[in-house]
Amino acid sequence: MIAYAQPNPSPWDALGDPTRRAIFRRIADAPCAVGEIARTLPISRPAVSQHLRILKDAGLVSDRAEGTRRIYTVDVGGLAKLRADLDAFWTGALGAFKAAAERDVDAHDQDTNDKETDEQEKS
Amino acid sequence: MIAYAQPNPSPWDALGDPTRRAIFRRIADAPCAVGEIARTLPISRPAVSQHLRILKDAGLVSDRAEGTRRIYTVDVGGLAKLRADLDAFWTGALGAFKAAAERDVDAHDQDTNDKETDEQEKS
DNA sequence: GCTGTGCGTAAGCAATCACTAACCGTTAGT
DNA sequence: ACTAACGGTTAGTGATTGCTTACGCACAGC
Repeated sequence: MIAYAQPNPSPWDALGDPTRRAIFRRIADAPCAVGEIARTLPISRPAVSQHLRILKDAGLVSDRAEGTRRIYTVDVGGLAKLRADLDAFWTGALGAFKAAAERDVDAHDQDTNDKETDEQEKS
Repeated sequence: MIAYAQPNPSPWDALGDPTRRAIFRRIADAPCAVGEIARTLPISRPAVSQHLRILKDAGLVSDRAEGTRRIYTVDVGGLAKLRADLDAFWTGALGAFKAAAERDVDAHDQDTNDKETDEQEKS
C-alpha cells in the first residue's frame, strides 16, 4: 500500500474508502491507539497502520508516541480543507439555484439562458 | 466500470476519485451536458458518462434530457449528506478539544484521563 | 538481559477500478 | 429517408488498491 502513497493525498482521496472512514470516525470520537482501532474492525492491525498512514499524509490525523503505543488524533486542518471544498460546491450549487429563483418571473420568456433555467427546473 | 457500480454508493466513495471531483466541481459551477465536460477533461466521453453514473447513483447529481443532450445538475441531497457527516466528524473532534480545554487547569494533575490530555496537547 | 507488547514497513496477491474502443439507440435537421 | 450529433452501455485491459503475512525495531516490565 506504500506504492499507493503519494506525498500529500487529498483528504477526499483518503476518505474515499469505507474502511478509512470508519477509522477516522473512531478517532474523531476520541483519540486512540492503533491496536484499539484494529480490535474493533474486521481487518488486520498492519492494515490499520497503513490506512492511518494515508489519513496522516492527507492531513486528517496526527500521531504521537506514548510508550510502545502511538496515539492518533484528528488534525482539524484536514477537516477544514474538506469543509472549504464542500462550501465551494454548496455555494456554486446554491448560486445557480438563487440566480434561477431571481429570474423566476421571466423564466418562460428568457429561455436563452439555459443554465439558470435548467437549475430552476430541477428544483 | 459497471462492475464497480453498487446500488447506492456513498457520496464519499463517489468523490474519492479526483476525476469525479473535477466533474462534480464543473457541475457545481453550472449545470452542463456530458460532452461539455468531456471536452474540458483529458478523458474520453464514455468515461465521463460512467463517472456521471456513479455520481448520480451516489445522489450527488441528477440529469434530464434536452434533445439529444443530457444536462447534469447538482443534487443538494448528496451535498447535505456530506455536510452532515463532516459536521459529525467536526463535532466529535471539537468536543474532545473542548473537554480538554475545560480540564486545562488540572491537566498536569489528572494525567489518568489520557484521551482529554492527549487532545489538549495536540492543540 | 530476557520476554512480551505494540506498531511501522515491505512484499505479495487477488480484487477492484479507471480507462479505452466499439456498438447502438435517440434526437434533430435537411 | 438520410445524416450528424449526442450519450448510455458493454467488454476488455492495464493499473491501482486493500488486504494478508512476515520481519524487525522500540518500549516496558521483570
